[in-house]
Amino acid sequence: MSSVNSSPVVDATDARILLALADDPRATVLALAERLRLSRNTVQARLAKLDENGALGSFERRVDPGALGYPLTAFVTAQADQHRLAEVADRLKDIPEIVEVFGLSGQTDLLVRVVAADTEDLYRVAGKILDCPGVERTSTALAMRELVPHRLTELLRRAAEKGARGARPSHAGRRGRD
Amino acid sequence: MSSVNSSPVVDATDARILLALADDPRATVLALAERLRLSRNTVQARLAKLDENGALGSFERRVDPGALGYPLTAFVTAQADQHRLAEVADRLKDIPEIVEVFGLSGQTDLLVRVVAADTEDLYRVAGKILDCPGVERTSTALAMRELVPHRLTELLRRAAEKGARGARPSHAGRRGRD
DNA sequence: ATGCGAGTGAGCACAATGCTCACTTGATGG
DNA sequence: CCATCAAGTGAGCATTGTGCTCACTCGCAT
Repeated sequence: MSSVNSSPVVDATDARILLALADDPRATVLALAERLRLSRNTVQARLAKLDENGALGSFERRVDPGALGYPLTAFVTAQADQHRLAEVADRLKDIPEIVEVFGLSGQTDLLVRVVAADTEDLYRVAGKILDCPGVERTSTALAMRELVPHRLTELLRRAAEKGARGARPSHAGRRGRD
Repeated sequence: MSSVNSSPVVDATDARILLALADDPRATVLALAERLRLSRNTVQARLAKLDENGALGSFERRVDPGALGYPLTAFVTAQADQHRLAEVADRLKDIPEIVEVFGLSGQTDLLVRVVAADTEDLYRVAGKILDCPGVERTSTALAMRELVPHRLTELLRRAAEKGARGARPSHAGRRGRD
């Protein structure tokens, strides 16, 4: 089954829906259907399945930390006792300004994404990280500029075009009467 | 004007709305109002202002790259000719797998967040980054584990509690008749 | 005291939702 | 070859939600 691709959970049609939604987050299902030349029913079903599958993350992702009063973003890389990574992660969870933490391969064990109200705040948070038992060394880098703002659009576009071979089946629908 | 706090764009009430929305992204304005004991009118106005202000980011933020067929995340740090940073950023924009790029303070000039279908894919993308004129050195670290998944909840909670001093004004509304 | 900004319940026309239906279509497979 | 199946489609319908405007009431600053 399947041919070249694994099962991406999100097929070309889903991608088109997501793309349209990215363009206008507040669009109604009806509007999307119209825009994509799909039936309202289809869009509704797709969307339902989409967030059942967890393809749609939480809503907080859309909140801008800057608007919340934390205009600064920094990345703190940390080396830690690898036997205690879970323990460290647990402690980091308790620091609200920590927005995301990854366990990395390579020299650096942890990448910690931090937001802060100002540089003093940042300094304080950096200190807290270093204070976590198991953390051996940290290095803080301030995000000066968001050179490429977070985007999945390019990927979505690619996924959308994968099945859109110019062909538009356009079958079905018209039953007997007209 | 203002007193202790700067203007956070998002006040306690806004934060509560956002929080409720984070808990249930598909909640209707009506449901939110009921849940927060606010009038539908208020919630609607707040939300409208919220995304006018740009406090709400794009929708694509909510799409999971994994579901799109890119289960791997990696962070590529790069050193580059600082005079050509803009140029480099421009080239990076053309690589779809690049999801986010920050200009950093410190030894490392660039932090590039990459998603990939598999390790080979990742290798290819890393190569592309290194090939950008102006990029001098790169170092790739695979994100092995998301120790703390992206969250703003803690910050939102803090913002929400800032003004929620147990007091519930509950004023207004009841005009003459009842 | 007065005006302003923000919140509130009410009301209303219109649109969207959630759902089911009968139907078609393209693949799958007996 | 015909049956079945998953997915799509337009239609219809009752229920909800939306977008909007009102008149009004607070708290606050002028």
